[in-house]
Amino acid sequence: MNYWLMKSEPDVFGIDHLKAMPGRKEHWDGVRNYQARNMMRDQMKKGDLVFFYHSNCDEPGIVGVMEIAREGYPDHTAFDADTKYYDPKSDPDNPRWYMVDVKYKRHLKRNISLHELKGLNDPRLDDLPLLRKGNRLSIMPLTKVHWDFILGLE
DNA sequence: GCCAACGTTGGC
DNA sequence: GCCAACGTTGGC
Repeated sequence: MNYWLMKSEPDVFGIDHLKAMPGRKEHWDGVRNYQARNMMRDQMKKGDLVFFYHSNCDEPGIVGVMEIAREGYPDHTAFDADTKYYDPKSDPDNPRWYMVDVKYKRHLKRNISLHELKGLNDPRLDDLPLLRKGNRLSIMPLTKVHWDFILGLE
């Protein structure tokens, strides 16, 4: 069992969008970063738990929990010239980009904001990539310590 | 293989 | 809207 955090802009695709999808599931497409790609392709396993993080909004922070519903498979939006995620360098016979499917589990009882997490200055969060200056990874691994600590704030 | 230029992310 | 941080691209 692994733990993850995945960022999305609520104006584009927020946790309420996920909850409203058929089966409460959706594919996590459009990731165009190699580190994030590698995690989705190689490390995420069905049943892994994921924090849904809202970025680029009034109150950036963790808003809910989802789980991995399908392990890594090629991101077909890279092959479609009509989408903004089109990448002509991704060959269907040798896909460059991958995605996973996620399934909504629940909202947190309250949002746990980035501001709050930073303000705690808790050593258990020192190695949480989210809190490190300049970190822009949209998908990151969490330890069980991170996971349990953050859920304990709820 | 270096590195300058450029594009993107995302908090503020 | 600004800008720091970082990733990618491409000339050399």
